[in-house]
Amino acid sequence: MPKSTFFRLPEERRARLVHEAIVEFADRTYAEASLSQIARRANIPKGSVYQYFEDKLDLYRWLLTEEAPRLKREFVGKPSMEGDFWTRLEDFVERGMAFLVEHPRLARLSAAAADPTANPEVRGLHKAICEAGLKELRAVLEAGAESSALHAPDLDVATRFVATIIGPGLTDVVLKELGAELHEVLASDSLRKRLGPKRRRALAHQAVHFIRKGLGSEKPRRGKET
Amino acid sequence: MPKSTFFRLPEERRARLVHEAIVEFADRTYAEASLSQIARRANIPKGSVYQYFEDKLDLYRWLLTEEAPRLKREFVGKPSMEGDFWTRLEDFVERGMAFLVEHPRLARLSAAAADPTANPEVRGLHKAICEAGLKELRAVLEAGAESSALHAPDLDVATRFVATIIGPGLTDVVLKELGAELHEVLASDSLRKRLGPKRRRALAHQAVHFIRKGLGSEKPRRGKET
Amino acid sequence: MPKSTFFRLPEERRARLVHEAIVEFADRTYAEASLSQIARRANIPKGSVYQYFEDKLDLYRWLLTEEAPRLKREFVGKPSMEGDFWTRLEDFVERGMAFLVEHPRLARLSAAAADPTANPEVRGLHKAICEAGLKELRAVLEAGAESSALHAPDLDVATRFVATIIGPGLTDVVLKELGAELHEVLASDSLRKRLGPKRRRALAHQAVHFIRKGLGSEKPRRGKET
Amino acid sequence: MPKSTFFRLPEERRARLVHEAIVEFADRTYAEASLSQIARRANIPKGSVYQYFEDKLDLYRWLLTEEAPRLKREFVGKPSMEGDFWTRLEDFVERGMAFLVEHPRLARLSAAAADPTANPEVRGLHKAICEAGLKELRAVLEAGAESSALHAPDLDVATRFVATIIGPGLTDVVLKELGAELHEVLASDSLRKRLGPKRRRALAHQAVHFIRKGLGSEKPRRGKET
DNA sequence: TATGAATGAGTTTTCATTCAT
DNA sequence: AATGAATGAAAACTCATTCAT
Repeated sequence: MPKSTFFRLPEERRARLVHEAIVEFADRTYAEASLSQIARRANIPKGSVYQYFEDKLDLYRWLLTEEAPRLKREFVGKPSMEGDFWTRLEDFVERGMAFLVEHPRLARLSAAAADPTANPEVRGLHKAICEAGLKELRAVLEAGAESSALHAPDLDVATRFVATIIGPGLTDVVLKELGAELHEVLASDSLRKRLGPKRRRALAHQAVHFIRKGLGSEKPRRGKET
Repeated sequence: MPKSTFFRLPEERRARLVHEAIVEFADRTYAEASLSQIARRANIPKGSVYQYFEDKLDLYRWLLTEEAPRLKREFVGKPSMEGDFWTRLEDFVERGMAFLVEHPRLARLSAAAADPTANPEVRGLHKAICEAGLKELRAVLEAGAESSALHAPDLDVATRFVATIIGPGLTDVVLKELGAELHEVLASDSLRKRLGPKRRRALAHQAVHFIRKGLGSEKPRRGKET
Repeated sequence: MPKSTFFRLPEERRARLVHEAIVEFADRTYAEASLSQIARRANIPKGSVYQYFEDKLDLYRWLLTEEAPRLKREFVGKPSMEGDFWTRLEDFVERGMAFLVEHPRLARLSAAAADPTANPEVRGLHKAICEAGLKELRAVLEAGAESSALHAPDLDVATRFVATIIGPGLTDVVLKELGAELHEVLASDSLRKRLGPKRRRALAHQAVHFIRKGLGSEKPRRGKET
Repeated sequence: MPKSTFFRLPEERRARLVHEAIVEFADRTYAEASLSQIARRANIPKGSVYQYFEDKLDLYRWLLTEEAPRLKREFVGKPSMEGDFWTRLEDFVERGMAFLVEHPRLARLSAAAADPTANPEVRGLHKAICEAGLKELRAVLEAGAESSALHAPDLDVATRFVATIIGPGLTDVVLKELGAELHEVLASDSLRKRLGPKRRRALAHQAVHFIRKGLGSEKPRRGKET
């Protein structure tokens, strides 16, 4: 976690540092990212950065566990309480997509926990974040199961399936829609309006529909499926 | 692609190099992996490696596009032609899981195309591999759609959903089953019998069932769902 | 030398600083020791330390020339005036060993003047301390020579021999007795009772016996020596 | 230990590196010494130095355990076998002094094993060297004891006393004779003729006389000793 | 006077790649 | 073609000291 000095920093300076850190760690893997670069671009002496953070990992950890989640929460807001389980899930998914579209860098940072790495400390960090996310999602799905909207023999397995769908799965779909590669999108921090809310809603619907119904063709309903 | 010299190499020497390269690139991200390490461990002069491959990327590219797929094909074999679409998909998925369990390193290498990276060349490579994989999967699903076993309004979207399920999704599930982290599994090159064929089949079934049916509770089936 | 502010410091704060400084400079060489560490561990702002001392060297100098000698004097007490020259020397040596055993850190600090270093200022300081010590010892030996207990053609040379015997020589012997390395002993500030007074006396006797035979005036040979 | 590449180095380049390394490590403590400096002054890229040695410690270790002893042996030659135990010891001591006077830097390097340090690896190295030296000296004294030239109740203790006398003790004496500080002497690599062989012999005699009287077997006491 | 943040020079080390033999 | 040494750029990090409040 940052040292206290970090929080007492003049707003402008702190913002500069945070911004460049987000850019660096969103654009690059932890292993590829460089504290030196961050400092250089933020125009802050390397020595000073070490006044604010224990080390490279400390900064990264703070971004991943504090700053990125905070900014995401700010954007995404409270989950809707209206409608049935599936409606709420759809709303939830749609917000995630909006976040990705409007703040690609932050979204990428929020997803960095899935990055593979040989560094054991970073791996530990990533693992913790992933597990927290899965736990949260599991709770959501549990609610769905209790309201018997959702039926899964093994909720842990189901949670992982759903997580990949609304995580990397949807991201992929969105990028395809944008006709862009992730990195082109990252280059511009600003919003990307190329994927309007209407289309977003349609995609969210498709995802949730998939989760809800799968791909089995039910038209010619006959015979017995499990 | 490897230079011609590579193919003229004494078998034993070549195998040594390939083996160590696989180990290194499976254990670490491209950025983290080190040609020096590979050469050192394979006991082959670094300079020689540059006789066989253009550079680090060239070796990596060959592994990802040629060697790993070849070894995977060897293990996985031809897709079954028996049974209906879903049975065949299940069989396909189950083979993938077997591969993961028996050859974790190769499986990880085969999945490395999903790794994010700031390196544009590596990104290009990864992208190409992903797209090829998606195209292949899409063809499979198309067949399913034609046989009207499968119904998807947007096949591209569906393909991506299915891909993440049977890719990172199932990998995650398997690791959870093994109670292991990916890296512990990588450490041992050898087979991991901890996940027997029976359980594997059950999981494959669950995955395909999910794809086929989703999670919607059909118990109180009445009326039409959205 | 410390600035006046240092002496006006609240006792508790001053003690904390001094303690941590002693620990740091006893455990590590001047070059290895870190003012930052001292301040951090004493929980005193680095900036403040510079209010009390000119710089790192100033603190070190004060410890070596003032504080450590003071604490040593406190423990060692006045040299005995009883008995003949050799008895008194033995007593003196034995006290030194007791100091080493009971206060290893202070003893190490007191001996730091013998540390080599490339830093000219530190070297000057060390040299001055060494010379003062030699001068003092020389005076003691002179007394012995006058009482013709001791006989040395060149007293300067003799002084240096004696100094190394009762300095690094005895320290080495004691550590061997303790079966310990210096650094293990330093780790524990507290007394180390593993070398009881009886054994200590025996060792002191051995050392002085060695010196006595080497320098002892054998002219009035009578009585029995070991 | 150095990598094989080091030994295959062009003589001139290797000599340059070794020379600067000796200078650096003789002038400065391990902690104070800098590989960067050595490389810079030897005009060899830092990266290249790492082709020859594992790391800073590796170079240091080689100097202390291989190169310095080798050069010392070369200068000091075989110990004389003529005369009685004390004569031979005197000869041995005198050679040591000659080495100090003619090759101050190498002598200082050879003595660096006595340097204190907080670095555990360096401490281990130093300890090993010291112990080897003590063992060797002990063997010498044992021979003396067997020929009953020397009498010591505890040979380990005696060894340590003798070691400090002919080590730091004599060095100190010599430096005083030269009227110089160690570092002034180090500055000039070349011989220092200010302490002629005659005076050297006198000092060696004094040292051995001191030791002889301290440890000399007085059993067959007759006449006056030298 | 106390504080605590700023800073810049310096350190060790790693690596991909080139090049001469 | 094989080798293995050379190299330079870059990284993470530490520390004594200064300075503004």
